[in-house]
Amino acid sequence: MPLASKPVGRRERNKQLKRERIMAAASELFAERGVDEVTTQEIADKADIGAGTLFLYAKTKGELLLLVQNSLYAEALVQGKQAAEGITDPLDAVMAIVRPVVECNRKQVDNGRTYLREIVFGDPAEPHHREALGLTIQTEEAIVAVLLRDDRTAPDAATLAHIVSAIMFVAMAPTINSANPVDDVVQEIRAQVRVILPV
Amino acid sequence: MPLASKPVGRRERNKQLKRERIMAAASELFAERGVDEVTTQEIADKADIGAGTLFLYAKTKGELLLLVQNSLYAEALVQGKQAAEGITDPLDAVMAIVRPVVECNRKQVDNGRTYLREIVFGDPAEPHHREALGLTIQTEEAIVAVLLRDDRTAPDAATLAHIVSAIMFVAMAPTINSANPVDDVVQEIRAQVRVILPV
DNA sequence: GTGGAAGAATGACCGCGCTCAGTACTGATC
DNA sequence: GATCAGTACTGAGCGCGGTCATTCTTCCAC
Repeated sequence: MPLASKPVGRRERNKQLKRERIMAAASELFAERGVDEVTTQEIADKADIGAGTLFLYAKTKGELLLLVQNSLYAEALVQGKQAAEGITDPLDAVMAIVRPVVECNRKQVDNGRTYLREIVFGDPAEPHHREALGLTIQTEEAIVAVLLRDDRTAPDAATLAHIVSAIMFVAMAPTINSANPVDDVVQEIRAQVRVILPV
Repeated sequence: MPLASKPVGRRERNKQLKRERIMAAASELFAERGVDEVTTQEIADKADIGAGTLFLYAKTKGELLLLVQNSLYAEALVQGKQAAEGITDPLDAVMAIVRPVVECNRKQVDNGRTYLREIVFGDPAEPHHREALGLTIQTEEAIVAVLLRDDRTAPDAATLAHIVSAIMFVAMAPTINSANPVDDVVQEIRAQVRVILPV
């Protein structure tokens, strides 16, 4: 047996395994049937744990969704940042960041919308929520980076980025827009962003 | 007995009375203790109707809140429109419309935030929801009216007004901002609106 | 090994919003 | 009045997310 550099006992290992099983179970069930059509009991069963145990790992069902969706969002963000690098026009560059986020959010509309709801109305003290907030901040920072290239937008870059966030939210979240395809949503956002960037 | 121009029977009258009792009961209880701390059972009891009857008059608890808050919102909107009339500076005029809405929304923070959540994520087919959407549209129209006075903002007035809506929502709704006093929220909105109005 | 403190897991249970099969009421028709 | 179709009302009950007293597990001290 190699030197045990860390005191990782059975206990810690089991917890980690459970965490993974929960994540996997929730991830699959949510993707298959949507967050509203899945009960926490089903998730617990699929993860092979008791109903109450689930809530030791995520305080609410919403937190569970945040856990799952955060990783998708993180990927989309990386993708968007890369895409924006090669684009000089500010509007196009901003939209290069926006598009993957919208796409990822619309992969399963109900989950995406519930995710947004959870971010805005959930408990910011919860760990997965904090992570989600971190991602939105990073998104705004990516937009700021783009805007800073341009002297005209530079002074208000942070404020503008925050406004873009708001525009995105109100384009994606409402029930009224839930049937809109990705391209329509992106177009709606673009039309608004265009207006707030100086000519 | 004066001529009975309308066939208003006991039935119709009773329904109307119940509607009023429900509205009054929900209104009081929500204002006193906040929507989350009131059960539908309590509202039904206070309105002196069966628990199930309540849902013949409002399909969900959320609809009940919309019913109550809509009338407050409507008042705030009228007030804001009037205030904006006497103000020439576009930014100040827009903010004159915004402020009463924020004030009314913050009268009871939890109710206000839940109201916003319901507007965005609720069922737009429900009658009280439609009314709420109508009010947000009217708010945007009031802002449009202000922007149309200025030739520089006129072409994009509708889009700009929609963006102001989004800014307002993201300033008022998030849990993170729920402790902010009215003035802070208004200031936060102003700072953003300032940036999107041409200089 | 043995004892026992600390922590993790459990599932019966609770309170909630909401439903629906059954009941009561209304008012038109004779 | 009596009959009856249509409508409104009711409250027991359901399914859900979430809790908590209890049980089980780990691991350290000796």
